[in-house]
Amino acid sequence: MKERQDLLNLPHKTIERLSQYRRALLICIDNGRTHIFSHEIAKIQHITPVQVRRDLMLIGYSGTLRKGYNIRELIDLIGEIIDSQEVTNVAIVGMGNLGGALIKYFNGKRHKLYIVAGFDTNPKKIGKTINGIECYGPEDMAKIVKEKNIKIGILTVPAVNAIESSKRLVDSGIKGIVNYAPKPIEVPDNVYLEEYDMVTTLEKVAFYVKMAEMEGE
Amino acid sequence: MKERQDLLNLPHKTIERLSQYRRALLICIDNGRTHIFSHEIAKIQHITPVQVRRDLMLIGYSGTLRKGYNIRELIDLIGEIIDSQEVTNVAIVGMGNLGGALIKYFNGKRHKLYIVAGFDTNPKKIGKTINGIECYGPEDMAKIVKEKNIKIGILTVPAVNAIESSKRLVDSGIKGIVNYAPKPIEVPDNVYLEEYDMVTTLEKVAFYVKMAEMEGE
DNA sequence: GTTGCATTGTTATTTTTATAACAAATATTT
DNA sequence: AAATATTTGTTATAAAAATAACAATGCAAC
Repeated sequence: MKERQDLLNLPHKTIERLSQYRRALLICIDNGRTHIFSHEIAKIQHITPVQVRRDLMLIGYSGTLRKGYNIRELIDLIGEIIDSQEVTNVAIVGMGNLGGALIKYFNGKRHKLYIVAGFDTNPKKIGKTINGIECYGPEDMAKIVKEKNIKIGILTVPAVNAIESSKRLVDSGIKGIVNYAPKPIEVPDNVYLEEYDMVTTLEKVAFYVKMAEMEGE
Repeated sequence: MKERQDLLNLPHKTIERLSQYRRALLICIDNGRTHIFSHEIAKIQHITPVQVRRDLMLIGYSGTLRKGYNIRELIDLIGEIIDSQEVTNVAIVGMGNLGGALIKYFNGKRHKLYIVAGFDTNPKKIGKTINGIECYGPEDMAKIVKEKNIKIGILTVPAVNAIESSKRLVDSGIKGIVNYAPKPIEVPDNVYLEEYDMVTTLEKVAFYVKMAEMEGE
C-alpha cells in the first residue's frame, strides 16, 4: 500500500471518505478513546459499516476482532496515504467572505495544508493582512507562488473573474485548483481541478424537498 | 415527464447537471444566442456530449438535427423540472463569512430560491440587517420559519454548533438542510440532507497533486 | 468446554453512472 | 441526385461505487 499505483487505484470516493474518517477519529481521540468499531464510524458519516470496512481493507488496515480499530494507528495510516510528506502551501484567490471563511476553517487546525497567501484585485485589500493572511495583487501571483512554494489555489472570486483568475493561477505554476466561483473554468491536463457549486447544491436540495412535498398529491 | 415518479427516477447526478446546464444556458441567452449544440454545453461543463444528450433524453427534450437545442425552451423545461411552482424560502444559520458569501451569491440572481432570514447567536448581529438579510436569534427560529414559510436551511456555523443548530432547524419544521459546517449532522428521514466539506475537497486535491508529483519517482 | 454472539475481512452481487456504438435524419458539397 | 458530414437520440456496454452475503475468529455466557 505504499506504492504509487496502489494509491492511485483507490476509488476517488474512498479518498474523500478517508479524509472524513480522519477528522471524526481526531475528535474521538480528543475524547480519550483508543478504539472504534466500523459501525460507529459509519454512524458518524451516514454510511454503512460495510463501506467503512471495505475502505479500510483497501488501504490494508486491519482491526482487532471484537475490539475494533486502533484510532491512533488509523489516523497515522490515513495521513501516510493522503498527506504529502512535507507541508503543502495553498493560496486563496479572492479575499472576500468566502475566502475569509476558508482561512478560518483552516487556521489552527492540524493539517499538512497551510493557507499562506491571498490575492485580490481590490486595492484596499492589497498589502493588508486579512485573518492573518497577507493579501497581494494579482500581478504578484507568479512571484509569490514561486517564493512561497504554493501548490494549490482556491478560487473564491465572483463568476466574472473566474476565467481570468484561473489562467493566472495556471500560469503561475499551480498544480491543483479548487474552484468555488459559480462558473466552470478550464485548466490544462497537468493541473488537478475540483469544482464545487453552492447554487447547484441548493437547487438540488430544493428539488428533493419539492418532491417530498408532492408526495401523495 | 410531468409525473412525480418519473422525476424521482432521474439520476441524482442528472439533477445536478440540469442545474448547471441552466446556468450556462442563461449566460448564452444573455449573449444573444438562440440555439446550442450538445458538444458546446459539454465543453463548458467538462463532460462529454453524450452525457448531455443522455440527460436531455431523460427529461424528454428533443433538439433539432444540425441546429442543436433551443436555449429558451430548454431553460424553461429545466425550470419546470427542478424548480417549485412557487418560490422556495431559505434561511442561513450562521451569519459569518460563509453565510455572507452565500447571500451575495444569491442576491439579485434569477432563482426561485430566496434567502429570507439569517440566524446567529452573536448578540451584536441579532436585529441587524446583514447584506440585506435580517438576522434573528436562535430562539426565534421556529417562529420565523413558520411566519416566512422557510423550507430550507443552510448551516454555516462552526463545527461545535452544528449539532445544536441542526436540531433547532429540524424542530422548526425545515424540510431540507445543506450542511457546510465541517462536522456531519443527523436529521430524521423526512428532512433531505446534503453535506459538503471544504476540508475534504482540499485534502483530496492535495492528494492528487501529490500523486502527480510522485510520478516517475 | 460448548454454544451463541459480535465483529472483522473478503468475495459476490447489485445499483448507479458514464461511455461507446451506431442508426436516423438532414444540411452541404460535389 | 448522390455522397459526405454533422448532429441527434437511443440502445448496448463498461466502469465505478455501494450493498449484500457470508466465512472466520475469538470473546462471553452458561
